[in-house]
Parts: sequence; structure tokens; C-alpha cells
Amino acid sequence: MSNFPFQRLQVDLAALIARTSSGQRLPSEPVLAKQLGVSRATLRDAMRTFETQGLIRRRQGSGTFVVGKVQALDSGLEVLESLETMAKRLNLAITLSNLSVEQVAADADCAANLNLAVDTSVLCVRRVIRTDGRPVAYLVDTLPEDVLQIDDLPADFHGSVLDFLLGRGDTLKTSRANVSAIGATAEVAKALEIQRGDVLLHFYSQLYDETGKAVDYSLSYFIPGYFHFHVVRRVGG
Amino acid sequence: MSNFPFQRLQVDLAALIARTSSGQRLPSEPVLAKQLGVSRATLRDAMRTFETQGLIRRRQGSGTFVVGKVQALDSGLEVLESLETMAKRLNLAITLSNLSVEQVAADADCAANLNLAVDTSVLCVRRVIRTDGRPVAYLVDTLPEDVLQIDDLPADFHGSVLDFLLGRGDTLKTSRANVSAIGATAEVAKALEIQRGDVLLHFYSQLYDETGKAVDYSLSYFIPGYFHFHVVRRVGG
DNA sequence: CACTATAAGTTGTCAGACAACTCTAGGCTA
DNA sequence: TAGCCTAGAGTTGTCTGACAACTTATAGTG
Repeated sequence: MSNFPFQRLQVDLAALIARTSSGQRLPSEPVLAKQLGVSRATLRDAMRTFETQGLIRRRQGSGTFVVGKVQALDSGLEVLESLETMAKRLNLAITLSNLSVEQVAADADCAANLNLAVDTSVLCVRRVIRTDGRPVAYLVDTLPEDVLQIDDLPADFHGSVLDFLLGRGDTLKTSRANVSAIGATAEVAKALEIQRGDVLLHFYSQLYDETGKAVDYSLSYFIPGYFHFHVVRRVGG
Repeated sequence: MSNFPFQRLQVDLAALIARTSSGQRLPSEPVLAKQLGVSRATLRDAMRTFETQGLIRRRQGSGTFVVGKVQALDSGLEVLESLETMAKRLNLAITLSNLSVEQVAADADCAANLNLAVDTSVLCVRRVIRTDGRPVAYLVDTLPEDVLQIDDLPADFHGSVLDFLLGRGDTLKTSRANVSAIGATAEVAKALEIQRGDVLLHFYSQLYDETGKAVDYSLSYFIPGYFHFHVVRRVGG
């Protein structure tokens, strides 16, 4: 088995990456291809899969580097809290960037989740969460106009929609979060400064107030490794 | 922007795949490369990322095909139930294959999660869940010897460790599940018949009985799209 | 010292070729 | 006729060599 160059190559490459410490540069492609006994084309093909996993990063003209992980933020899923609150609780510094607040027309997906008609005007809040300067999460919240308007937000709005609503006195009750895994789309990849198709943990959730009205439709994309989400499950059925 | 062939190509390829119905074959690589105005090497590089996302499947000598999804299994995460139970509740047929039960020495990771010493003998149960004949989940349970021994399992054991323990009368209490996203390792990729690096939803969880003893360390890998896991989060902090 | 031009090294892309594999159509045999 | 076998066309997998685009360090220049 493993008679195919591509598969054998992946094993060798994985070992090489594993024993190379974070931030170090790998040998150049021509050198590495000769070392591993394959052509440069096949080597590049295999490297693409490791880049997709976020294990390495290639930069034209510079080289290929092994990327490392930092301390993770850990949180239970039962309680809904903003990433800012989570970070404060764990005494970790996170920053926010690429904040964008704009009024858009609801697409089919968004309209269905907010229980609105398609093309209804909604407010869309996007931002990137960073730790150590590196993007680790991309968040997109969409809210009906009667819940939040663009002028409601203060000039120094720091980006947590949940914290803002709570601070304003809104009576929120629960959130229904769906968890999944996806490859990064072009938009998400650009925001997170990763490659399209890279592995991401994905939540899409609706936030309800005490009357049962959907007040927020939220999409969250997390680069694996930086966040640890857990949930306590009770035995039953 | 998008001045690089690779990025432009991904946009074009995504559109092509989107408008191609499930199971259909894409044009051959030489033809497609000419249509899209890039070399075959660059086209293959871009295709690798879509293959990683599970959107297409390439078969040597046969062609490249668009893959489609089937109905999804949906479950709340608060309640721990086996996939078999979940499928029965939703009236969906799932089958089990590649069942492997073997006694192994606990590695560091496993020992820590089961609160055992390294190299302690433990029982490892692996199996693949399929719907419609296609692999959709890969499950690995590891249990201490004093909880489950290889001879305890009946000849017709159908694969759900949780159901077996419950049926035996074990008093289980809760499970702590960590949710993440990863690229498939070589072992997992082989079991799920996908490519190494493909996007997977990943749970790793510990199961506790009523005395607080860890009785099961479980790793679960799900191909996205076939399962929908959700959790209700209460507002608070 | 600051700035610029140069050169070496690296990844990105291209072109063409052949190998390995799949599938089909036609011919052969029983 | 039914079944098996084989040859061929078509497809993806891999290789070779080359050049373009980009980064970085170096040496030179004001």
C-alpha cells in the first residue's frame, strides 16, 4: 500500500512538518522534492493540502513556513457570551478589526432565519477577531431594522453585538446554535487571511428575546485551535 | 484584485461546480484548462482545494464528478444519544462497517482523558457509520479494561458502545464533549474514504458515570452536511 | 546615514509528455 | 446467442524543464 507517490509523500511531509518548530522555514520546493523523491508538481499538490489545514503557509518569493498555535480560549456552549467576555474571563487579550456595519437587503437564508420577508432591510455587522495580531474568528451578525439601526451604535462601538444589546437593556433569552465544519469561502478566507477551502469551525445561530422574536442571525467562523468549545451532555433518550 | 490566476480560477470553478448537478461529470482537465484560460497544473491545484472540501471527487481514468448531499441527521447536543438512536428517532437508515475491537496500550492523550497511567491496557472500538452506503462518520471509543473487556461484547455487537453500556445497566451520568474542526488525518481519511486534509467536524468527549469516573474516551469525525448538531444557549454571564 | 539598484533565491504558472487507470465497443469462443 | 476477452480511446496522476513574479539581502550611491 501507499504505492502512490502522493500518499507516501503526505506521510513524509507530515513528519517533516511535525518535527519542524513553529515559524521555521522549510527547505525550498526544488530541494525538498529531490529529498523526498518526487517531482516539484506532486510536492506542491501535497503541500496544498497541508496549507488548507493551516499547518503551513507559503509566501511567494519568501518560502514555506510552519505555523504554530497559541493558547486557546475555552468556553462552555450552554452559556451564550461574547468572545470579548470570554477573553476577559480568561484574561486573554483580543482585538477587533475590519469592522463593517451596513444596511443590506435580506437574502433568502437570512430572511428565513429572522422570520422576515426577503429583501427586507436589515443591519449587517461584520468583524474579525484577532489574538496576537492574527485573525482567529470572523463574525457576521444580521439584525432586523426594528431591533438595531445603524445610528444606534456609538462611535466607539467595539464590536460585540450581544454585549451592546444586553447593555442597552434588551431582554434576551436564548440562542439556538448549529455547529458544523466548512471550508472557507472566498469572503471568509479574505477576512481571516487564510486560503479558500481552509478548515473552519462554523456556528450559525439565532438569538431570541423573551417574546420568542428572532432578534439576531449570526454566522461565526473559527480557525481551529484557538478556541475550545465544549458542551456537557446528559445521558437520556 | 483577483489578478492571480489561482484566485480567479477558484471563482470560476466554484460557479461551474455550483451549476453542475450532483453526480455529473465535469469536462476533462485539458478541456477545462483551455476553457478557463489556465494551465492544467494550475487547474489541478485549484481542484485540489475543492476536493478537500468534498465538493468534487476525482477518479483516475474516469473523470471528475460533482458530489451531492443527502438528507441530514439533526440532533440537540444537550442530550447524549448514539447515532443509531438518533437515526431511529428520525426514521433514517444507517449501517455500520469496518468494526474493529482491539486491546491496546493507552497513549498519553488517552491515558490523561481516562485518568489512567500511560500504557495501561484499554479497549479500543472503531467503526464507520454509513448512510446510503457512503461513509459519513468515523467513531473511536476507548474504554478502561475494568469497564469493558473484549469478551463482554456479543457476537452480533452492532457498534454503539453507549447503547451497549446502557443496556447492560451501567449508571452513566454525563458526557463532556469538545467540538472542533480538523482536516482528516491519514487514518480517518482512509476509514471515511475521503482525502487526507478534507474538512471534518470533530468531537472528542469523555463519558462519566454517576461516581464521576471516566468510563469512555470518544473521538468522533463527521463529514459535514450529513449531520446537524445544535445547542440551545442561555443568555447569561 | 538613508536610500536605491542589483542579484540571488523562492514560490507561482506554464507547456508538453508519458504512465496508470477506467470504461466501452467490438471480436472471439463456447 | 450469451459470455468472456481484448484493443483502444479517454481520463487523471506524475514528471521534466522552463520562465514569470515576488521577496529579501547586499552592495553601491548620494
